[in-house]
Amino acid sequence: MWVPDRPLNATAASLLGFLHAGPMTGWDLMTTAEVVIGDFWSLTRSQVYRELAAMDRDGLVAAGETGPRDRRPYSLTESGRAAFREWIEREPGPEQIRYPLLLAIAFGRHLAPARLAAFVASHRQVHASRLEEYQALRADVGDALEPFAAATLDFGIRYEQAVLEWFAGLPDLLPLDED
Amino acid sequence: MWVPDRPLNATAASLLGFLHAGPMTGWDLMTTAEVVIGDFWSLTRSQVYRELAAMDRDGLVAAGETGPRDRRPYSLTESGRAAFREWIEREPGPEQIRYPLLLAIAFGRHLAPARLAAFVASHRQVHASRLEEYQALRADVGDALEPFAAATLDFGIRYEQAVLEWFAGLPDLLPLDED
DNA sequence: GTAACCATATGCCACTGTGGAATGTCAAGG
DNA sequence: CCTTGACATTCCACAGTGGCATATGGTTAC
Repeated sequence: MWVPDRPLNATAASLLGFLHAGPMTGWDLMTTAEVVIGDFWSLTRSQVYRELAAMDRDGLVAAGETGPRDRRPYSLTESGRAAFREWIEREPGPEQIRYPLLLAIAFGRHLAPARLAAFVASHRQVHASRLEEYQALRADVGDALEPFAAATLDFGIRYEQAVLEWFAGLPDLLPLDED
Repeated sequence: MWVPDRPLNATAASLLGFLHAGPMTGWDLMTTAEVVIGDFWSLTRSQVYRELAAMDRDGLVAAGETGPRDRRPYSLTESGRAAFREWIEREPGPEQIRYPLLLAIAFGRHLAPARLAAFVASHRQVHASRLEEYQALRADVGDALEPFAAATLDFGIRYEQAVLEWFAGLPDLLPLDED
């Protein structure tokens, strides 16, 4: 049926995954992806449109008729389904973390303690908000959540909790103000 | 002194940071970076050499004489120091996480429970090893560590612990085998 | 009604990041 | 001497990012 010219990348494969629910435009896919996988899989509009165009060329998706506002719906083809099935069976690779705040800390001896403390405080605020948001989500719609969505949400909660605990312990490790 | 033609990216800035310790080659910088910031800031050889060439053109570093094995040491210039000082003062951006295993879980309804369980088990193993490694590092040389290095190490430990706790709770959330 | 405004929708570009392949050099051990 | 492996750089294609440009349909305010 479908011979993999080249292996599918995870971003493109995710788009195929979402298209199982029916035809969607790049815009729809972007907003869906942000909500569903955005917390652990970054993507950008440019990338989404680019991958859709490439998958269209490769026959994994098929562009429909352009609607209002240049809205162009893509639908999953049989090749697309096959490519997705192939991808989902592959061993998922290791996670990637890039945290600029940790860079600032690693090079912390070049920074005034108060400045570093300000960075830390600002980030702590962000993580506290995210934790609250996640917990509210679980409290509100947690029971209605598909178990897979509940599992990824739980990851987010545990991650944010760990980061906040780390923040709480930081003052014992670092000079963060002019004591 | 130095007017920023364009803002420095974090990877390039990190190389400047390491060069404060004295002239180093691309290879040296790569291995240093892997050890010191590799756990929260990914980089590749290609990128390191490319950034060094670019910073050389921009006068932020100066290439020395080529030694044995084409070893080319770069040293920090005054412009480079200034650019680094500028960079380190900037508010660090949000962290970036990309975790393919979470993608597999999010699309878990397309996977046989046993297959998903195998993915999970394999990743749990990786995280358990990393946690052990970090803890051994802290136990062995923890006291000798610069506080900034201790702080980033502590982040790694808390992160791995959180992930392992999440793994432990997963069977209650997901169908992971044919019960 | 229509003007102003905003959300929707796509595309382009330059730069950054990734991973593999190619190429060559020195050092050590058999 | 010869093989093997660590060292060292370069090139390339592709993936990912973020900003800018450019529309258009729908809503609101006047």
